[in-house]
Amino acid sequence: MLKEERQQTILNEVELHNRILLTDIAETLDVSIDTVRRDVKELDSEQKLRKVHGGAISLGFTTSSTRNTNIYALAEKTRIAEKALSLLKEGSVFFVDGGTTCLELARLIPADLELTCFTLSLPVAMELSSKPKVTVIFIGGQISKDAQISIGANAIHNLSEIKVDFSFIGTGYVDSQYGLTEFDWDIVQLKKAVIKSAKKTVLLCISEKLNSQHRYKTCDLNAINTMITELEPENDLLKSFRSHDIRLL
Amino acid sequence: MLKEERQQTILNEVELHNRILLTDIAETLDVSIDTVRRDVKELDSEQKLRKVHGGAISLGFTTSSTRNTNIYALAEKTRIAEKALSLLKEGSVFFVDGGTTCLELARLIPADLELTCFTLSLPVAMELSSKPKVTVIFIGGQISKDAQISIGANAIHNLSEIKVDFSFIGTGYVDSQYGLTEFDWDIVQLKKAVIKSAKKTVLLCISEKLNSQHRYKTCDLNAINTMITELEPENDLLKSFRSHDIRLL
DNA sequence: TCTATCAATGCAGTTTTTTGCAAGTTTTTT
DNA sequence: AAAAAACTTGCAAAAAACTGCATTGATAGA
Repeated sequence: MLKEERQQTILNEVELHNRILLTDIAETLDVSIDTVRRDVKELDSEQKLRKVHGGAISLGFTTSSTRNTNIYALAEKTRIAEKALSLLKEGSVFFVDGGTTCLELARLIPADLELTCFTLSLPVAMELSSKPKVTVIFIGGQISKDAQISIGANAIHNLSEIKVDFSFIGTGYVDSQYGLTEFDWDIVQLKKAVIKSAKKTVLLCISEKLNSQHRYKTCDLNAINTMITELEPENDLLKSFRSHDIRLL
Repeated sequence: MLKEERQQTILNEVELHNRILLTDIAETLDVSIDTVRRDVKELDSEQKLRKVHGGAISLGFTTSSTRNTNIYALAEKTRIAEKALSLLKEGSVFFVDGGTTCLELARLIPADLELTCFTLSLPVAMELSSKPKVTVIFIGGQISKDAQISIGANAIHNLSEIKVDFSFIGTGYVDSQYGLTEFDWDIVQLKKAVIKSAKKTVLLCISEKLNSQHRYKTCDLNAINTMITELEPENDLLKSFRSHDIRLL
């Protein structure tokens, strides 16, 4: 049997069953395990599959990046995400909200940091599932079509059963007087549950949203421990927030 | 024997068997191995076949180029998904498993059908969230990095609290005797829970997986109500499945 | 007819590739 | 913490590939 043929068979098996054992392949092809090991190593370096301890797994749809290029105010959001990253330490257990700013945070999480992350957001979960050292736990529930996040009573109930070190949340509107507000009643209920399930809450928010408000209230400003904007903490736009007991980043 | 003639014979053999050994050809043509080697080298440079260590393989045999970008055996999986669609009716409440075949089913769901769909799979949930009339409920849990699905005790517990009309599931391996088997213990636990939470179970499975088995057993074949392959139900490959109480599609 | 030319072929010696094995280490499981 | 499985590295035998060279045989031109 030709080497090429053998590798083709291995690829086929991986594609077919998503996952294979080296020992199984060695047996069915009737070659030594070393040969299979070498073949799989080679195919791995050619990016045709992924070698894991004891076998190999298909690349499958894991590589498809859902990168949406036209995010509004991406530069600002990236700046915010970078600042937020500095709060993460090895072993942190935290929650990440939906929204493009939080998604940006998820993207920027370094590959070598061991973390445990809870989320309600499908895109965030997808993004994080590509980071080998991050444990991702998805809070289930009915999926909201616009935001691609879990909503509803089920999601809120699931949130009530966890307690994380801190959570990164976004908001529709924020005002130093009226606190965090939203357009949507369901979302407010959800955010309340998120805040309740975290020891500390970090608000990620571009400066454009400052001093705006809407119909339904999520919480007062003192429910927030840290607020991160793309501005320097000394910036005048943040003046009205400095009177509260909030750490500005 | 002329050189032209010989090379034509070599090409023939390659096309016929997809691959050849240099030593075999040398023997059947009764020329030295060096001659064959030179011929094959020449044919390779003319792009008529691909020379590899020890022999040559047909150009059509190397599917590696399309493999990374496309889903393996997409045509077959699409065919299966189409058949599965015929089971869906307005108002159906059902479950969709992970895997590329089930993802294909999610893709093909028409926009005008009102449905309620439970799933564990992030890609399936993403796909379905773009269909306005489909209510999507995601079963939360820890996210498996390979498969991008919820796994673990939490997911299984969440599954135990629902009951759907039918569920579409995939499997790693299926055999008419041994039933459905998997590579992975965790996945087996999950699939058992899925089957338990559905009134009827529909297996989506490309024919290549028929008559294969692995270590851990998900269920017997009679736990499956309907089995869908890309083949016609009358096909001989399905003969051994006809003796069971299964509807073949 | 004879001979120089040249592609085609086979052979011998050397190099490269492939493969399996063994010893020692790391990782995973119990 | 012990045991089992998997991995790494180095090595050696075998197969295949490459190189240079000699032989063959066909062919064109003297």
